[in-house]
Amino acid sequence: MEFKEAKNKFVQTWGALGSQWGINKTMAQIHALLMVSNEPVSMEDIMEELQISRGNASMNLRGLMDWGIVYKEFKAGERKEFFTAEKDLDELAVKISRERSKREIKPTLKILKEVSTIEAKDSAEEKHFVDQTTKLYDFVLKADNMLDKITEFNDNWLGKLFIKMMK
Amino acid sequence: MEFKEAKNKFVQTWGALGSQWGINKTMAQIHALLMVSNEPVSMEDIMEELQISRGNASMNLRGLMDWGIVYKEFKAGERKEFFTAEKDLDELAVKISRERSKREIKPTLKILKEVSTIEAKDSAEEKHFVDQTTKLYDFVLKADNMLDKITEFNDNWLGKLFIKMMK
DNA sequence: TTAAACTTTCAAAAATAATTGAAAGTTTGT
DNA sequence: ACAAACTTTCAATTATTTTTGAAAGTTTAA
Repeated sequence: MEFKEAKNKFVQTWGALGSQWGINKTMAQIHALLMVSNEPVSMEDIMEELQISRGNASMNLRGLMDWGIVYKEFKAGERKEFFTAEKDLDELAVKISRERSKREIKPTLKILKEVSTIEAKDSAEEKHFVDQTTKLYDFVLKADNMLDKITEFNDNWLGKLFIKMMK
Repeated sequence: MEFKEAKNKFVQTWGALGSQWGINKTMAQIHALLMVSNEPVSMEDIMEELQISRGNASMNLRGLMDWGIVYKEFKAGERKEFFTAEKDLDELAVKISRERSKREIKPTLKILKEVSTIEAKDSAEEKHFVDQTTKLYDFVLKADNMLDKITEFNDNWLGKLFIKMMK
């Protein structure tokens, strides 16, 4: 396999994976492209490589920057903007974890708290509901706290998590 | 908040969350409904509660069974089928992890292996590509192995993971 | 201050995904 | 073997999401 083919395959694969995780295909593809580029890429180049419109590129780049995993760069003497991706994978994982926690897990916990604390009356049905949503709340909370812990460290985080938890 | 309202809120929330994770809304809603039901639910009841068509219910139930997190049940004397969800949350997490690994991570690893082992010539661009995709491969592999480990156990898995890894 | 070079926005269009419902399929009891 | 009771399938429809492209906005240099 030659370079161009490999790069394309990687970008396509990463894009397809993105869809399965609720991230739109183009956004994931742009991210993939930037991840494997050794130098900052202009919007023009992104449009060209992925065959997408200017508006599309602009919006998805903004999305990636909101996630904190793509940065704007400026080149001396150049007026246009360039973009780079976070390339450190531990850092990438940390950013994604933090953001998903903030956007999805925290709001879900809030709702779970609400619904699990209703007055449970006497019916088995209602008791089961309260019981199950309470368990769910505890489970999600535990999982989220673990993510928090993980993101406190940067490399070899599992090892360090160990130590932290043994205290 | 009264029971019916709480139940509805939970089902809606779980459904919305599903979309963000690449699972379709109805599938997540059915799952939510079954999770908090203390007894098996018929297709008829699911259709009624979620206001969806028979075809929709049928297809999404099948999807949930493919994930291994919803089961068919038969009631004595009843011709029709009933459904229940896996309610043990550790077990649920294990099932989802295994399935995502099989469906998404393993195929991705295969591609990452392929693209990271191209002949890297001498350009900095190609070298960076190989370097970055190799790191990605290692990272994803490590993450997947961790999931594997986690799924070997059933409850208190984090504690047991500890023990296993200390050996 | 003007205009060139660039980016963002957003309504409309296109693409994709989910849903319906009725016909076809299956199973069970008589 | 029949038919009642149920489930599955899938082409057509509907809903949702993504993409486009041109107008509006912004920044910089002269």
